[in-house]
Amino acid sequence: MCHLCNYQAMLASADVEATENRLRVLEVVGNNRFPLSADDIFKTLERSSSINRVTVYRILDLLVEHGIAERLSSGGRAAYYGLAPNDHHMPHPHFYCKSCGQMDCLNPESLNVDIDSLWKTFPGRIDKVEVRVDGICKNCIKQHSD
Amino acid sequence: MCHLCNYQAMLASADVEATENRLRVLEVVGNNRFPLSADDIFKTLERSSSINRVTVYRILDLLVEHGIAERLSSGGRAAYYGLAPNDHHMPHPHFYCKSCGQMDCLNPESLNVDIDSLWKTFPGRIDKVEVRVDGICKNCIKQHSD
DNA sequence: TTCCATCATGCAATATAATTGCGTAAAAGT
DNA sequence: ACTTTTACGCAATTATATTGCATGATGGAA
Repeated sequence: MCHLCNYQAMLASADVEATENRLRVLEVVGNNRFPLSADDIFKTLERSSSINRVTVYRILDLLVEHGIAERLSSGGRAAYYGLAPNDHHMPHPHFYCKSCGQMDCLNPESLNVDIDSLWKTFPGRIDKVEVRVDGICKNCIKQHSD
Repeated sequence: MCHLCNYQAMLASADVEATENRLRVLEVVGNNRFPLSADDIFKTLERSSSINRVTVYRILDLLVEHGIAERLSSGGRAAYYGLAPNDHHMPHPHFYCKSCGQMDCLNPESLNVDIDSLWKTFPGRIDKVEVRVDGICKNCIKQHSD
């Protein structure tokens, strides 16, 4: 578990009541090293105890709305979820392996994006900037060459 | 139409036979100022003469595979399609308005992304870097305030 | 405590986007 | 002319996500 994250507190400070299910979803999202799909999260939760898939979707929507979680588009069909950027989680780009479908986090510094000029000149409202690198991860490259 | 693009030639140089349908799809994609969803493309084509939705999907897949078109993930569910970067089309970020669902092209310079260091150090294969800005476009902001 | 209101959840149905299987017709090669 | 390959259409199916409605839990007011 991320020792810097207190999930109870995160929910509280976002004014979201901390139900059992919400905590469970948030823990799965937050404790994972890389973003997960709704299905990943559902399957993980189901193992420990029953939950409805729709509940997972609804909780993920709620967490995203309240800025606790972040929804990331992948190169594939499903959305992926991770903790939203906050004091100890810098915004960072992601890598999507189109072979195994795994999404990975890249270092915040690995890819330098300068958004300042856009922020100043853009005539609409900017909510977020998403940077995704697509390709094949080293594991999949290895397997293909075996 | 983009006067620099010869769609026949683009297909030929990618070794894709230029059928009527492929040309029609590519024209719609290429002549548009901003990326379109498969559904947008289908509806546009249907107006002029009949085509099957599946054919549109298949042609889009083909164009993407052959590097003629580019598939962009949006903040929503559907993928969007534009011309792939080439000699007269620099890679550039996009803006997705979560209110009207329109995807817009931003200037290549509007957002400076430095991928060189990642390219050098990343242990897998990198195919593309996608940068998407999400928010609300100026038109939608205006309407909401009316 | 009892009543009421609010809200979280489950379940079934539905929506949306994309894909697959299969048949046919057109095109290309022999 | 015959065969092979390819493009396309249509129907069915899959994957992902959302909606509507019912129920049960929770918390406050009387």
